Amino acid sequence: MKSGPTIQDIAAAAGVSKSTVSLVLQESPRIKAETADKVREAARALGYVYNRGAAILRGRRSTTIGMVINDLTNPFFVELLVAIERVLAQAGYTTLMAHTAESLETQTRVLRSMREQNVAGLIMSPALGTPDALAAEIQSWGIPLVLVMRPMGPDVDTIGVDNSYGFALATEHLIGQGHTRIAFAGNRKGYAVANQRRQGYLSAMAEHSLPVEDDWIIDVPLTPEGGRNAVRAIFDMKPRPTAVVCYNDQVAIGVLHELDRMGKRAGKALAVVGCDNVVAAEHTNPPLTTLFAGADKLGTIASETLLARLSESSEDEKPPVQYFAVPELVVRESSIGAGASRAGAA
DNA sequence: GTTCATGGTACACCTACCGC
DNA sequence: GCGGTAGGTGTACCATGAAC
Repeated sequence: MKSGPTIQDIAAAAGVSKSTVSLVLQESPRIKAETADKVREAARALGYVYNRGAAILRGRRSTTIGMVINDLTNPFFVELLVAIERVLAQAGYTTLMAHTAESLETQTRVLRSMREQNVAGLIMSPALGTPDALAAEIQSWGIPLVLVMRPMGPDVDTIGVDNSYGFALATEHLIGQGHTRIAFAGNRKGYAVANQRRQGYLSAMAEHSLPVEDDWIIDVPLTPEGGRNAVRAIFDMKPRPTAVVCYNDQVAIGVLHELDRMGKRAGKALAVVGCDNVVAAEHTNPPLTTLFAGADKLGTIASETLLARLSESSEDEKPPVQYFAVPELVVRESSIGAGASRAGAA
């Protein structure tokens, strides 16, 4: 297979050495404009395309960053990725993205592939059930790692959200609307983020001396289908909760769809609060009350943290960054309406 | 098992020129 | 003649697969 033109070809066509071509391509001020123009014209005429692999070969330094994300069907992560890609691109890095769909097996495979690709660093939102030991293993590869959204202990750079505070805030809002029977639709067991979100909900209920029935904590998939399941479960309860705090906007949007299908309206039949403030949240019917932590800001901070790690030497290594954004509640129609007194029907 | 080829970079080095 | 600077050149080097 014939490969494309190289800097050797350009050098021959322009009548200079390949070193000069390389300097021109790097826009070095050492080459005078007339020579540089001649080289650029030769490159254009030959249809030259920069060979990044060869550059990495000599430089021993990759300019590719791996991004391993657990759920790309969640718009929050798409917003996060856009921000990460933007910051890394500005710093001269390209990104290699992989989606694990919450599968540990897929995650293992893509991490091996990223390592084979010689990525310079990794930004990762681990799949559910990822053991904390994985972070140490990745770090032992000599690759800087920044976790987003899902912490794995204090020894790893982590950019996330104060989930406990956020879910307490969401629950407080519903209590302020007069609700006393409030359900939680999310992941019941196991993982740090799920525990924090559930704990925030429970702490706010406890703060107001409100009891929590065991079946009010509804274990559903973190998807719109999960939200639909949660509504069916809630309307089977007697007496039923009058409000629900959802693990994320995906679940909350499923709740709104199912209420709509049943001919009921969120805010009136059931107050609904989500989390993430995805773009769609303000366009649902009714618009969704949700927690906002700023995917764009979190992505920017994660990228900047990784870039800082890539530029520091082993002597001046800084302690792990642990940044947890304090979310705000964006109140929309889905959580305000007739309130608890009417919605608390059997 | 050894040698070679790959494509771009890094760096030591060279030449020409200028001012003093 | 010397030192400084601009504008370049030559070549070792990188990892790895193919060829010998």
